[in-house]
Amino acid sequence: MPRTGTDASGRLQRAALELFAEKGFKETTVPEIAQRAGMTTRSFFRHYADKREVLFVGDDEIPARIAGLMASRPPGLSVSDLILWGVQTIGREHIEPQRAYLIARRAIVQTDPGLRERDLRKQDDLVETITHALQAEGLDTTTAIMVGKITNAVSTTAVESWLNDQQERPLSEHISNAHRAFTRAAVETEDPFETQA
Amino acid sequence: MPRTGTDASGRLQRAALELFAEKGFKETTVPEIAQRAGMTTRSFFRHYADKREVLFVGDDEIPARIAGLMASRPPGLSVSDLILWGVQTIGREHIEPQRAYLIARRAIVQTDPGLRERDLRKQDDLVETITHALQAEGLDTTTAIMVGKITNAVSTTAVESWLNDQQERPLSEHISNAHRAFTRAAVETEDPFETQA
DNA sequence: GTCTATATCGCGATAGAC
DNA sequence: GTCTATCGCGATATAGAC
Repeated sequence: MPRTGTDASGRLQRAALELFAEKGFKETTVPEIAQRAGMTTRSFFRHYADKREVLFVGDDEIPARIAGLMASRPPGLSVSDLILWGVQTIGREHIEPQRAYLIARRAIVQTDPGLRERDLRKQDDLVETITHALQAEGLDTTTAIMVGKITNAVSTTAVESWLNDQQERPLSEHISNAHRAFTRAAVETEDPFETQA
Repeated sequence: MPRTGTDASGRLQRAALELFAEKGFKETTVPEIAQRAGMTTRSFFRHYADKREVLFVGDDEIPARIAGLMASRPPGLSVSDLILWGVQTIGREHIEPQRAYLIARRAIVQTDPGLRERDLRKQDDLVETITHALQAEGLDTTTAIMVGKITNAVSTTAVESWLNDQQERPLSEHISNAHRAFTRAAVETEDPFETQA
């Protein structure tokens, strides 16, 4: 074991988070992060593929969870209800407990275009995971892709409004709202602008 | 005037596209691209912010077009019909004429995670443009965001299946299919898996 | 256009852990 | 004694400063 103690990845992550918050993502160098975590630059890259990756840990559990979700879903759900149930489940288990961290991370991500790109790719990786899970259950390709993307749309819209919510209403409420917005977008037949001033 | 001829950006873009196809994105260096286009490395970065950006030109017209779209839309459209009409219009004007280029680009983008990230950010920039346009017309935030994301989902799903279509059916057909998949995901009440073996 | 910071990665040597 | 994590050195390319 390293003489600097254990949990090298965790120490790197905390050091990075601190430094990014203190002096900004771009202004923080990898050697600085490594030094604060008590190791060398080279070791940083053994734990994280690049400087951005250190901000996106823990998201790896979700893909694994999604496969299992399909197996444990309530029987008889429609596609729309499956989306709602899936997002609520992941939200409860993996997102709701992380509010503080997600707020801190989002503040940093928003300051750097490269971080936004990485964030979007992580989301899209999830979309692909969902799509493949649905295809494995026999859904046709186009439907599976569309449901994957819609699930992500509902999820990200809900999380965004949840993180912004001053009143700190539960995530589940924001998910219901986002899901309702999706449903309405599909079924509402009125011109949404006609009653405008 | 550059002694190497005009259209420096275009020559860089073509040189890059060739080299990426010949030897791969990662294996191609910026100096190589610049040299093939008959200029210096420094000049490359004057035209493109980074090496990836050279693959995403021409997409800049679409955001500008979107603002105008809202003004010229047929009256009385529901949200769902507005999405369909918008994607069909952009598809006809900006996507359909580019099939060959988009196929070539996609082949390269798929080989590199960094390019995929850039691609996703460009898509998300469009989502934000759409969202802002809808908000400017008076739509509430959550609906505007959701419609922006759904529009992107319909568009990307359609383009993807269009680029893969061996029979080369028109893009409009794929857009209709994707839009129908979206609608069904919202309204279908049956368990989509219950008839499976 | 030249010069430079620094992200990123390959390689060989090393040092505790088991 | 392996085995894995770390170290330390060096090389290259992107990207930006002057």
